Order: sequence, then C-alpha cells, then structure tokens
Amino acid sequence: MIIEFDEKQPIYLQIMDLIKRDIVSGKLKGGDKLPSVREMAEKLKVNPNTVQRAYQELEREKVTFTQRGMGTFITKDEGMISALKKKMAKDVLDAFINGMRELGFSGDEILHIVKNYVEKGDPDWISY
Amino acid sequence: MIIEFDEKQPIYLQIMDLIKRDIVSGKLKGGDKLPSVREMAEKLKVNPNTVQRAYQELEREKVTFTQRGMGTFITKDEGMISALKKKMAKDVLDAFINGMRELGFSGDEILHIVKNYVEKGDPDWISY
Amino acid sequence: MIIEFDEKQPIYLQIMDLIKRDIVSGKLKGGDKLPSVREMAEKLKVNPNTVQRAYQELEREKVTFTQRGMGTFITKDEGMISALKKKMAKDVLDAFINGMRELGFSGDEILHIVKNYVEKGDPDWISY
Amino acid sequence: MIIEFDEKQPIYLQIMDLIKRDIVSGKLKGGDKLPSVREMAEKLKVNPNTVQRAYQELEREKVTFTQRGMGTFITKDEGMISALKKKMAKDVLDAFINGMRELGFSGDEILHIVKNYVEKGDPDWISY
DNA sequence: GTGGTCTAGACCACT
DNA sequence: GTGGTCTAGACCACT
Repeated sequence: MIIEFDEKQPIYLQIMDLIKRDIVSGKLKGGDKLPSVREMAEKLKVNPNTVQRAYQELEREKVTFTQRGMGTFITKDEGMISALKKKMAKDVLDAFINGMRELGFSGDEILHIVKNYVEKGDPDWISY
Repeated sequence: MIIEFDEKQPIYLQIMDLIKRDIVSGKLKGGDKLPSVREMAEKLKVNPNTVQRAYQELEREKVTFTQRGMGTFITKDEGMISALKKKMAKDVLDAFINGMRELGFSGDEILHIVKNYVEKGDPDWISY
Repeated sequence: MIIEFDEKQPIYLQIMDLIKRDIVSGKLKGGDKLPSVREMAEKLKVNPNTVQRAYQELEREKVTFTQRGMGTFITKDEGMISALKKKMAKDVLDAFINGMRELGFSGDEILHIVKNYVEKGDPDWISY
Repeated sequence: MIIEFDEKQPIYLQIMDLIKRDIVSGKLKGGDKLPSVREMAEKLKVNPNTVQRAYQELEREKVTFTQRGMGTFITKDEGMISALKKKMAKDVLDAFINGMRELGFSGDEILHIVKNYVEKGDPDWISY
C-alpha cells in the first residue's frame, strides 16, 4: 500500500479520511483493531506523532475508541458508521451537483445524465 | 477576482481550465474577446509568459483563435464548445460515480439518491 | 507569574484550566487576545507545542477563536462564558458535597456549616 | 480494594489519610482493630515498612494505640475522633469556599447555591 | 509576528 | 507492545 499525500491538506486529516473510507466501504468493521500508531506510521512513512494525531481526532469524533495498552478500535456503534457514510456521500454528492451546475446543467439534465450513465453506461449528452 | 492556484499543477493549465469553465458555463461566448495577455497576467498576478502559454495551448486545442493585432477570441465553433462541455462534465460525472462506488453504493442507489436530491432537495439516505 | 504544573494531569489541560479560570473570574474578557503561543510558552517555561495544543483544544471547545496571522482570542459569546462558569462551579461544588458526605455529613449539616461559615466566618461544628 | 497512590505525597501519609477517612466516616469505630502491618502491606501492595511508619505516626497523633502482642486499635477517645472529623471537614470546606471565590462567587451566592443543591438537588445558577 | 503542521526522539502508564 | 504527552526545532501560510 503506497499512499501519496496531498500537499494541500494536513497529513493527519488525510489519514483520518483513509480510515473513514475503509470503514464506510466495509473494509474495516465495527470492533476491528487499527494498526498500532507505530505500525501505521511505518506503513505510511510518516512520523508516529502524525498518526497519533489522526487516531486521536478519530476518537474524538467517536469513530474509534481506544483501550489503554490494547490499541485503537473501530466503533461498534452502527449508527455512527452509517452517519459517517451519509456524511461522506453527501460531500461527494454536493461536489458533483455543484460541479455540474457550474457547467450549466439543470437538475433535470443532471438526473437524465446519471440515469443513462447508470442504466446504459452512457451519459447520453445529446442535446446539451 | 481572486484565484488560488494549486501547486500540484502548472499554472498555465489552471488558467486554461478557468477559461474553459467560463466558456462552458456561458460566461464567455463564441467570438468573445479574451483580455490581453498583459491584462490577464496583471489580474491573476502571474507572469505574462504563463498567460501567453495558456493562450497558445488553448489555440492549439482550437478553443480560441487569434487575429493579429486584434487579440484572442473564443471559437465560434459551437460543436467545439459543446464537446468541451461534455468532456468536462464527463470528468465530474466519473469522479462522482467512482466516489459513490468507493463508499459502497450501487448504481441503483446512486440514481435513487440523485433523483431525490434533484427533485426534493433531499438525498433520502434511508436504508443505506 | 510562576506556575507549578501538577504531574498527575497533562500540562496542556492545566494550561486550558488556567485560561478558563481567568475567563470565569473576569481577568480575561470576551474578545481579549491571549498571549501568542510563543510568548505563553516562554512565560510558562513549556514547549510551544504544548501551548499550541492547549490553544487548539480551547478553540475546539469554542472558548476561544483564532484569526490567522492575528492571534487567539477569547470568545465573545457570553452564553459560552457563563456556561463555562457554571460547569467549573459545578465541579467544585460536587467535589465539596461528595467530600463532606464521605466524612459522614448530611445535607442539612453541610448547609448549616456553609451558612455559619459564610455568615459568621465560623463553620460552627457543634454537635457533629 | 484498589488504591492509587499519589506520587506527590509520601505513601505513608496517604495510608494515614485512608485510615483517618474510614474512622471519620464511621467505617472504623473506636476500639476497632486495624489489620496487621503485614496484612495491610499485602492488601495495599506496599512495603511493610511503609505501613509500619503510617501506624507509628497515627499512634503519635493519638489516633490509634497499640497493645503489645494484640495489634493496633482505633482510639476510643471520641473527642479525638470528632476533632479529626472537624479538621478534615475544614480542609474540604476551605477548598470549596476558595474555589468558588476564585470563580467570582460571593458568600451569599455560595450559600444560595449550596442551599438549592442540598434542598432541591439543583444548584440554581440563575443570574450568575 | 501569528497560528498550524510535521519530524525526531524521549519517557510515561497500562496490558 | 499499546496509546499519551512532551521537548526541540523546522517550515508553512497568512497578516
């Protein structure tokens, strides 16, 4: 796993995002143990402090919980996980809608395009 | 107009994108004159050479054309403009579909969400 | 100002507490600027990172806000400040009531003692 | 019984305090026998010498007395016990009053708060 | 000058 | 071994 970090966002935020994505996509499930701070730091080639910060913020957001001396674990609160998924999906959705509107597409046009893309694999741009 | 340039992409490419967006969204129309290289450089606070390069590439892509002594103009070829729009919309659309699939949504679910969002202003996440 | 830090609690928490006490007691008012991270670090003889962390947590708790390049300021939200005061007073009060109950005093006895202490400067322990 | 010892105070003083609290709260009564030095040392997981010292100091303070071959007993002097109780209560009381004054509360306000807390279970912070 | 992020490396409590 | 805190010192964006 080779990760490239964006320069425009703090690394600890990107690590948080990485983990959230794995939770939401189901790669990580409630109760799963995250790699230790040191392991993760080595894997990602960043300083342990940076991973530590990411883990701490995740815990504050109730996405994970820690057991002293045992490690950091994904929350077992399914409501929290589904809320996370909604939040992340909402961000993706908003970026899309705004992007399309900026390009001059109306709501109906956006729906038409998505519909055709999803159902036929072809956006059907005809008439735009 | 304050533009923030990304560090991960050459500025001339970002300027090209800026202009393409204005064309696609209709702010700039076929035949419209672009600001002179110097004006644009001053407005964006970049080196005139950078703007010059952006203009050159846009002309090579047939998005603009130049008239000696007159300036640079947006192409009047509506086919070119609509192709541009499709190309940019396709990028936004792919980013969206991929983003949603990474979050674990199926095509049908994506369509359902967009439909509800566009028609009711609410994605209706129920059951995800 | 010489501060002695307790070893049983992280220094950054103690710094947060210090600032909160100054807010609650009125030494610091809404809108007041805190010393810069570096100044405070020098004054308290701790590492700037430690002060930085305290300031960041305070901001997350909405006790302060920061203006990039300008500094860190006490919130102007009087509701927040009065909530802070109540929260801290509640902690002091609970510690007192629990401490007295552990010593075997009843609620009425506690009230009697406080009343005499406040009004006459003498707890009047008679009969306990 | 798991006891956490403070690092900032000699353990023997903390053991003394533990016993004094049990006397004051009534868990230990006049004439009750304390566990042997060895038993207590084992229970608290400390060196017997440390317990020995605590017992010696308690005896010097007339809180306990020893009978050769029998063990260590709580004093039967009720005056001593009630003086002990007053002394400990005074410490708790002073910490409370000082804490509240530091937060900016007046004597009347403190009394009002304690009264409401004791009588209604609610401090009634209104207007502070 | 201001806060924000990061690396490097240390020491701590707890399991 | 695990997370938590701290120091020392660097570089960044923004005012």
